[in-house]
Amino acid sequence: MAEETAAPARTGEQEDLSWLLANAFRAHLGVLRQAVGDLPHGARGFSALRMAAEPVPRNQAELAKFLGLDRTVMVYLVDDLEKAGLVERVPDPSDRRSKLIRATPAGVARLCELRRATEAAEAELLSDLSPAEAELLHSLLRRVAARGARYDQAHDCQADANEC
Amino acid sequence: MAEETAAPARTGEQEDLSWLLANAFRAHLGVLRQAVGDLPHGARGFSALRMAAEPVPRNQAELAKFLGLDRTVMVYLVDDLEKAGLVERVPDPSDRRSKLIRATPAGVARLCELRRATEAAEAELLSDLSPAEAELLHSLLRRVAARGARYDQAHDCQADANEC
DNA sequence: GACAAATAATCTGTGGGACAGACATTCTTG
DNA sequence: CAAGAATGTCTGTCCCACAGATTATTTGTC
Repeated sequence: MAEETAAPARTGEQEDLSWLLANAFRAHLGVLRQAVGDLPHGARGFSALRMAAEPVPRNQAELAKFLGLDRTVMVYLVDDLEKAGLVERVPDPSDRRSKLIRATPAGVARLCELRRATEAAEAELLSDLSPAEAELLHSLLRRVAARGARYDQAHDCQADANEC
Repeated sequence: MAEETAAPARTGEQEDLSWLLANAFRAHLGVLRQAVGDLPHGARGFSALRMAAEPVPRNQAELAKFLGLDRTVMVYLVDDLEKAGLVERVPDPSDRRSKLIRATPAGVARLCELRRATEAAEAELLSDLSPAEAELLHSLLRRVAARGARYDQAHDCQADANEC
């Protein structure tokens, strides 16, 4: 396989922003997926579970918008999480159409474990950065994501994150 | 649709690294996809085309590894790019198994246009950042991606970027 | 209050892409 | 030279995302 380190043949500085974002994302997804283990929908299920454990519960539409998913996808996502006993659909008292997604006690407990595992994994991924640098990365990404969000709501381009 | 700006209801600071990476990536992918227009495989085709236009051509296996794709996916990716007349499969003189992927003159021309569009789109996405901050983001991401790459080659976890 | 339009959740069907596995060809290593 | 590995390709399968229609409920308008 030749040594990657010795003769990488200079990829010609192709490590531009698109490649870096994709690979940083992929790397994070990799460690995250390993950390969550057999959770119903992997990293995505983890995100949903976290939302469900927040003090103010949301309905599926809000969850879908936040996670960047199609509404129809939320159905079986919540289905499987519910089947696993981690979340439950609670009828919204103020709107009988919508169902609030709320974590069950078992879900909260599971989330607690998962947080430990994922935070450890994330810390390891960021171990080359100082805490200050990690915080800096955080804030820079936030500003990029914030600008990106504006595009989404303008012409709701549904980037499905499927293309590299 | 209610005003997003007025009452976002405080998402509870869920904007952690996983969400930020996913959304920054998605945002970038969104503008990129719009910029590349009808290129055969969208942003992915763009990345492949760029690799093909480098001075030293690579074979499909190397491209696949760099882009984080399965080998079998490269087949129809290059197929479609070749059908569009943008790249060509050149037999490797030093290894008759492998075929080097090289951009045709038409591919180079097309890439030149695409670069203008994508760089403009990317600049707009980063317009809230100063040039120095953009460079900083670049280098921080590089260090994260570099660490992530080490995991990949350790236990080649094939994060497919499909989960949010 | 009655009606139309909009919204939340769901179900169905369809298409496409990712992945495993097998195969032919060629290189490498013993 | 023989055995194993690597490259590119093909086949088949499976899962997932998306469009469209449906039901129930809310909101807006007159």
